[in-house]
Parts: sequence; C-alpha cells; structure tokens
Amino acid sequence: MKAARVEHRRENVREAIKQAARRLMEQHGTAGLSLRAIARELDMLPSGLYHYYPGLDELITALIVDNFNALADALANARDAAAGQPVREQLTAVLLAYRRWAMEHPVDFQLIYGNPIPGYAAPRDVTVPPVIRGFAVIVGLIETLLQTGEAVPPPPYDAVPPAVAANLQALIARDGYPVSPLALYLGVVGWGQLHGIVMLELFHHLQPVVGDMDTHYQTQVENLLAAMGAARQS
Amino acid sequence: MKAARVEHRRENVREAIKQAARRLMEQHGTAGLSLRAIARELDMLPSGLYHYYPGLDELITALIVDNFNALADALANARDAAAGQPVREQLTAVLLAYRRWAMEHPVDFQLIYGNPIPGYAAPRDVTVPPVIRGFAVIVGLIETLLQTGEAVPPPPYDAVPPAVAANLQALIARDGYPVSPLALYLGVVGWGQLHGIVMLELFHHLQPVVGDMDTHYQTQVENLLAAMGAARQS
DNA sequence: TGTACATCAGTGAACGCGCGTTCACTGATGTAC
DNA sequence: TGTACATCAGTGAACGCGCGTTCACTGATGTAC
Repeated sequence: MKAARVEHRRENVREAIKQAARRLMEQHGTAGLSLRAIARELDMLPSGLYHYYPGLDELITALIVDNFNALADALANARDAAAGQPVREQLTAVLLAYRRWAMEHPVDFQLIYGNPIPGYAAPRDVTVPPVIRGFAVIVGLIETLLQTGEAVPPPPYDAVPPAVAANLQALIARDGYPVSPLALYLGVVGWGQLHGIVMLELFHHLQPVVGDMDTHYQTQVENLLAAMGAARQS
Repeated sequence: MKAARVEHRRENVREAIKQAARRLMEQHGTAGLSLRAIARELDMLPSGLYHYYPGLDELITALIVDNFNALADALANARDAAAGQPVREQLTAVLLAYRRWAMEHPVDFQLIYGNPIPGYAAPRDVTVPPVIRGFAVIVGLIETLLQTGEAVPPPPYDAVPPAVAANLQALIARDGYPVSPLALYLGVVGWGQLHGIVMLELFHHLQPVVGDMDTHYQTQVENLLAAMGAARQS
C-alpha cells in the first residue's frame, strides 16, 4: 500500500511550491506572486501547478496560514525556552520573539500584517484560528502574571475601559477562551504598542532616528511591562 | 505672455494624473499602479503621459511626496485648530489627526508607511524633508510641554536611554533642528506606540477584538500623554 | 509473481488579457515680428 | 492686427515582455486480481 507515500510526495511538492512562492515574494513583493514564475522556478509548466492548488488564491491562503502558524510557533517556543524563568521574563522573551520573527521573515510578516493583496480576500474561518493561537501565548502569560500577583497594574491599566469591556467579554464568551478581560485588554494594548515599532523598523523608518533598534525595542518592552505593573525581579 | 498659463495647464494635467493614480491604487493596491491604466482613465494614450512624468517611478515619487506633505498638513492643521487650548490638548488633537488621516486616506497611508513597491526605491533627498516636517509638529509640541513644565515625565520616560541618546543628538546636530533629545525621544516612542494601532486598524486586525476603535485609540493617546507626565488640566 | 487496468502528474498549446517604454508623426496653440 | 514660425501635447503603432486559467493529451506509477 503506497497510497501514503503518494500523499507524502504530493505534500513535498506542495511544500516546494510554497518555498518557491516565498522566494519570489522576496523579490516581487506579496502582490507580485505569480503561478507562472513559480512554475519556472520549479521547472514545470504553469498548468501543472493546478494539480496541487486550485488557483493562485488558494496558494496565498496556504501561505498566510503557514505564516500565522510559524509566528505562533515562534512565540510559543520563546515562552517554552524560558520555562524555568519568572513569568515576567517569559513574557519578555515572547515579545522579543515577535519582533525577531518579523525581522527574520520580513516578507512573510508583510503577507500577514502588511498591505492586503488586491483582489484577494483571506477566508477568515481558516486564518483566524492560528492568529488566536499566537495571541493566546501573550495573553496567557499576562493572565498568569495577574493571577499570581506578579503583575499589579497601576492606573490607567488596572481596569478595562468601559467602551471596550463589552466587546472583550463577548469575544471571551464566544471562543470559550478562559481568560480575564483585563488580560486580554493588556494584550491588545501591548500588541498595538510594539507592533508599531516592528512595522516602522521593517520599512526602515525608525533606524535613521533611533540608531540601535535592538535596545530601543527592548527598552519599550521593559517600559510596557513596567506600565502593566510587572516589576522586575531584583 | 501666456507662458504662465501654459505651465498652469500642465500643472492641472499633472494633478489629474495623480488623482487618477490615487483612484487606481484604491482598486489595485499601491503595487498595482500602471501608466496604461491611468492613460485609459484620462482618455489618453500611455505615451502621452511621458510629457508629464519621465516614467512610472517618478510619478510614484511625486505621489509619495504629496502624501507625506498631506499628512504633515493634517497634523499642522490639527495643531492650529486647537491653538487656543492648552498645549497638551493641541498634542492630543495632533495625535488623533494622525489616525484620522490614515483612516481617511488608507491607500495613501499604505503608500508611505506600508509595503514597499517592488523594484521602486524612493529617493531619500526628496522624501525625507516632508517626513520631518510632519514629525516636527509632534516633537515641537512635546518640546513646549517639557519647557513650560506642563509635562514632567516620570521614569522611565524622564531620560533618553544611553544607547539611543548619541544617535538622537547626532540627528539634531545634523539637521540643526533646535529640540531637546528627550522631546525627540518621546516623539519616537509615542509614534511607535500609536503607529501600531493605526496599522492594525487599517488592515482590520483590531476591530474584531476591541470593537470601538475610536475610544480605544483615544484611550491610548490619553495613556501615552499620562506616561509622559502631561497631566490633564482639571 | 505477472498482467490488465486506472489514476493522475506533468506537458504543450492556446485563450484573452495586462504591462512600460520607444518612436515618428500631426496638428493645435502660443510666440515673434 | 496679421502672418510665419516654433513648440510640444497627444496620437498610433510597435517592441518584447508579463499574467491566470482551460483543455486535450501522454506516459509513468500504483492497484487489483
């Protein structure tokens, strides 16, 4: 029974197609991906690719899902690698990993968090779960910090703003994800703060001003944790 | 002497070309702009456009410069419209205007702060000045807050981190822009924090979580000013 | 183990479409006297 | 004010290139007996 091996070989080709797509996006941007270029890269004819993906859009979807998963893995790995350390340090490691993954995979990051590809719309049912998985790594650690008292947020981060609270609660209820609204809120706030730095660095808007991006980002992570009332262990 | 009118008419056509380009970018993304599509839009032949721009790249440069200038204008106008109010409120108005401009001109914002267009590199000598002009609106207000004592930053925002200080100082010296390193630093920090929210909102990553983006953004602006020690007038 | 059959990966050609840029040109507009 | 000339905006055709997707096909591989 070789059916399994056949499927395995198909999976390998699919992987090769995605790798070629990633290489090409590095040169032509996320919007410049083309099946013909991929086929050229793999010494195939364009029509052959249709045995592996129904069309360009489905390939893009596969790439997006891969990227969200890879980012989520990077965050989870950073947390696990710091498992022995205080939760605060685990969270720091995760937040640093967010930037590191973006810088090491600039085009993959652009595909998931940059300009949309015109004419393409990601099917939410398949892209949202891996997004949540990654975000949950951050929120989970914040929740732990709050529950153990390792973080005691001072104002204005001690409570969720009323206008936002209802939506967060609805979200928690819908997904059945057992986390406090405050942890979720602090996660969103922190994400917003750091995402901007990552975006600006990614497109080289910040380096000319700040110079040393490593320490700048690290400093902002420290400041964020301080604002959340997660004091550094002395 | 009709020479002036001729030049005026040329300028009108150039403006029409840019407007068509903006419209097309809305449909096909910043990377999908094409001279032929613009020509079609204007009922011309593609070759005719070469009387107005040497090529596609120069048109893109013109659009980018326009956008940086428009954003800078939006910030300056927001400041001027709040001229009677305390400086803190002027800064608030400016920071709100940053988001508002991005939301009202999503594609223009993508062109200047989103994914780069493959194969195109903006000439820095012509794009940097309008960037600085906009940024100076924010930093100038922060500088005033610091000088008048309206803002007294508590740690960790009371001093520029050593690793960043040298670069900021070099920048100030080079541009001869009379501002303290701390004001510049706080400007960069605030920019980074808010830019992330704007980016995430622009691509609809935040709305599903937070719901009411208006108040969320406003809250983060308030929090930022509080962190900088700019107490609200009571 | 050996043979007949089915599957399906990859071919090759074609469809109708897009693009930036060049070149020689025409004809309206503005200039100079 | 009237005429001769120059400028240059916009035309039209062509260059060589790109694209996604379809279709009928061939031939290697795996399956079933």
